[in-house]
Amino acid sequence: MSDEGDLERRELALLLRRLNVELDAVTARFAEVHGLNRTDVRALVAIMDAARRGEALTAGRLGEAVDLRSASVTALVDRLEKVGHVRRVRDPEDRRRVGLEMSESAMVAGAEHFGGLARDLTAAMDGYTDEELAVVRRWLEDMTAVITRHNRA
Amino acid sequence: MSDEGDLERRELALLLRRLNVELDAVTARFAEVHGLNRTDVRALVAIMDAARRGEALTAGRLGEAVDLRSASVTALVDRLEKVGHVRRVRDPEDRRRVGLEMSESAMVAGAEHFGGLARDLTAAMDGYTDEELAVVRRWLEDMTAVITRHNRA
DNA sequence: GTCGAATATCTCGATCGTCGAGAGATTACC
DNA sequence: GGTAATCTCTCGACGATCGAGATATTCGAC
Repeated sequence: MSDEGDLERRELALLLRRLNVELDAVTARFAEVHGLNRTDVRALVAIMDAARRGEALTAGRLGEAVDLRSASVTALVDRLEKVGHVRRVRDPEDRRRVGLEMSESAMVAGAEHFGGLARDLTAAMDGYTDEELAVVRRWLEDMTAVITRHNRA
Repeated sequence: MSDEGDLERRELALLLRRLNVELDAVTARFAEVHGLNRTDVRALVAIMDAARRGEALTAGRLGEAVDLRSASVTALVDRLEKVGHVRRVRDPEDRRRVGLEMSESAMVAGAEHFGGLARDLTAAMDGYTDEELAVVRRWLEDMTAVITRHNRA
């Protein structure tokens, strides 16, 4: 491998890091606009993702998703419920469980912000051939695998 | 554009998001291993980046880098200094300013964790031709531009 | 069916990170 | 020299998170 090639590889790693910073800013911006903190946004995203999969997240599952203890989840859901973003729904099958349902307004706000970004991203990929996108996909999967392994080890 | 192509583009956006999550976990892991919180790690990274550029960050500049008010920066530097990761060095040119210098041990720990990841990432790019990496670079720059614009607007 | 263990959530008190307001020290400008 | 601007720090308050334990519900063994 050439020295130039190695330099290019390092630059790609730096580009990836810069992209990561900008992606974090997406969350931060949504939080600021809607008067939420970072955890609240992560929770809403987790609930929205689950809803898209057809599941209704319980308080406990949400805690696992955002890595919080039960006491913090209670406070978290209290905050989100107070501003009307989620509803607590006791599960009739198992009345210990509390299901979480996003309000219509929160769904709309989330779809507007994150869905809008997703639309812009896919649109920006129009200038790429299928072959090029296949290369990008392979690269993304490879990098993700390396990072995941790094986190586990 | 074909429907399959559009689906592929959406999947790439999801892959990017997944990669973002794993990259965040890198920071979280370093924090956990070294008994720091997220902000502390971001601060150390900012100081290390500045050092690599040959600058010594002041308390104020660090606050801008990690988006904290002066009161929080004081507390932040107190924490880092207490565990021996940074030193306060009064600037002899302008004695209002406080320069921040990373300790040798902190530099080593950071290089080990983040440098090790960077090494693995670049190594994983060995299986790519220069042309393929050029495509990846273009894609990363395009996506970053879209996200940055999204954050500004 | 009943009783104890397991599960799911909540309450309470404590801790820590962040902030606004303002003080203290130093430098820049006129 | 005196005043405004700059940089950092102190103080008191607030909010997010946690551990420990309380409460309610379900499951399993008998």
